[in-house]
Amino acid sequence: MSRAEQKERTRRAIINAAFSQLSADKSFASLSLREVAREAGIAPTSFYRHFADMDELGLTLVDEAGLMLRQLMRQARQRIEKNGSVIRTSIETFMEFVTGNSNVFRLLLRERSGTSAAFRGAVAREIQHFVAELAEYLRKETICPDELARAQAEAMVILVFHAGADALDAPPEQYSYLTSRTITQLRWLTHGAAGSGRKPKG
Amino acid sequence: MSRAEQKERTRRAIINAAFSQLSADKSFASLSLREVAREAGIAPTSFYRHFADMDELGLTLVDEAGLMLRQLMRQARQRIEKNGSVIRTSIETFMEFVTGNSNVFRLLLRERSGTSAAFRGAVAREIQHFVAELAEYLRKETICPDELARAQAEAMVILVFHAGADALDAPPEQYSYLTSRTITQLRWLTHGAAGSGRKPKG
DNA sequence: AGAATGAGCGAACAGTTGTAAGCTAAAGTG
DNA sequence: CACTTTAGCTTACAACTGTTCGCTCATTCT
Repeated sequence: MSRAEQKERTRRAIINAAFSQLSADKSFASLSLREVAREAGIAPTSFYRHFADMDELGLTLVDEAGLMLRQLMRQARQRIEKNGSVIRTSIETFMEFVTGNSNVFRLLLRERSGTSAAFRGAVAREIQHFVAELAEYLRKETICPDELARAQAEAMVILVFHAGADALDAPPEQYSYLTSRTITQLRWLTHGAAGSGRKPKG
Repeated sequence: MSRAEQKERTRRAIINAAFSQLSADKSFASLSLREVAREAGIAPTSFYRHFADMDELGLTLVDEAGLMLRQLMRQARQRIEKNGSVIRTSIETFMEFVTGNSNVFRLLLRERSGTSAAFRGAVAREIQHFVAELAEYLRKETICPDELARAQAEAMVILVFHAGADALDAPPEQYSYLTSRTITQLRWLTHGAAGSGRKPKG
C-alpha cells in the first residue's frame, strides 16, 4: 500500500473514531485526544501526524457535517421534482437526516453555541449555505426585496433546525407531529410575508 | 453570624463563582469543581457540604437563570403597559437581558442542547414557561385553538432566542438590526396565523 | 456546663490528560 | 543499491482532575 494511501486511511480512522464517540451524552469538547486515538487504533502521539490538535480535528468534522447537509439538500430537490410539495418534502428529508445521523446533527447543533469562536463561525457558515439557497429560491418564486427574502429564509431554517433538535429528545412516534407543526409554522411565515408587501410571482 | 446564615453565604459564593467563570470560551461542562471552589474561597472538599456534585450545582444555576428570565418577563409587561407595542417592547427587553447578562443566557443556550438529559429537561421547562405565558396571551387576544396558539408561541420564542444568540457574537452596532429583523419575522408569523383560520377578537 | 453537630480544612490517592523526545522500520528517491 | 523521509511506536513527565479520610473547632442543643 502506498504511503499517502495509508496515511489517508488512518486519518479517516481518526475522523470516524471521533464521530462514533459523539453521542447524546458526549460532546466534541468532552472527547479526549487519547480516547480518539485509542479507538482509531493508534498511539496517542501518532495523532499529531495528522492534526495539530483537537481543534483542527473538530473543524474537519464540522466541514464534513456541512458537506453531508449539502448533499441532503440536493437529495431533497430531487424529491421535490417528483413529489411537488416543497415545504413538506424539505422538512421530511431534513428530519430523516437528523434521526438517521443524529450524532452529526448534534455536532452542528452544539458547536453553533459552543465555546470556540472558530467552531461557531464554521457552523454559522454551513447554515448560511442553507439560508442563501433558500433565499434564492424565495426570490425566484416571489417578488420581494433581497433583504426580506433573507430574513424569511433565516426564520425558516431556524424553525426547521429547532424541530430537528426537538426530534433528538422525542420518541419516534412524535416525529410526525413535529413535522406537521413545523410545516404549519413555515406556512404562517410564507403567508404572513406574502401579505406584507410581497406578491406571488406571475 | 448564625450557622445557617454562614452556610447560605458560602453557598452563594459557590454559585457566584460558577456564574462568573462562565464565559464565551468556557461552558459549564468545562468548569472544574476545584476551580469553582478556589474562586469561592473554600477548599475543594468543602464543596461537598453544599452540593453532591457538579451536576447538582449546574441544575441550581439553570434554575436561577430561569428565575431571572421570569423576572424579566414581568418587567417587560410593565413596560408594555406604558409603551404599547407588545412585540417591540418584548424583544427589546429580551435583548437587553441577553447583552447585560450574557453568561446567564449562554448557560441556557448551551445546556438546551448539552450532554446532560437532566440539564436539557430543566432548560426546556424554563423555556416552556415562556411559551405557555405567550400562548395564554395569544389566546386572549385572538380566537384560535389552543394547539395553534401554542405552535405560534413556540415559533416566536425560538426566533427571539435565536436573535439573542446572534447578538452574543455580533458587535453592538448590529443589535438594532437584529431586533428589527426579529420584529419583522414575528409580525409575519402573527399575520400568517391570523390569515389561516384565526380571527382578531372583538 | 457538657455533648453533639457540622462546615471547613489538609493530606493523600488513583486516575486522567496533553505533549515532548527519541527510536524503528517501511516506503519513497536518486 | 544507499539515502532520506516519515507514520507510528514507547517511554516519560508534569499538570490537573474528583473523591476519601480524619481532623479541628465554633455553633447549637440538652
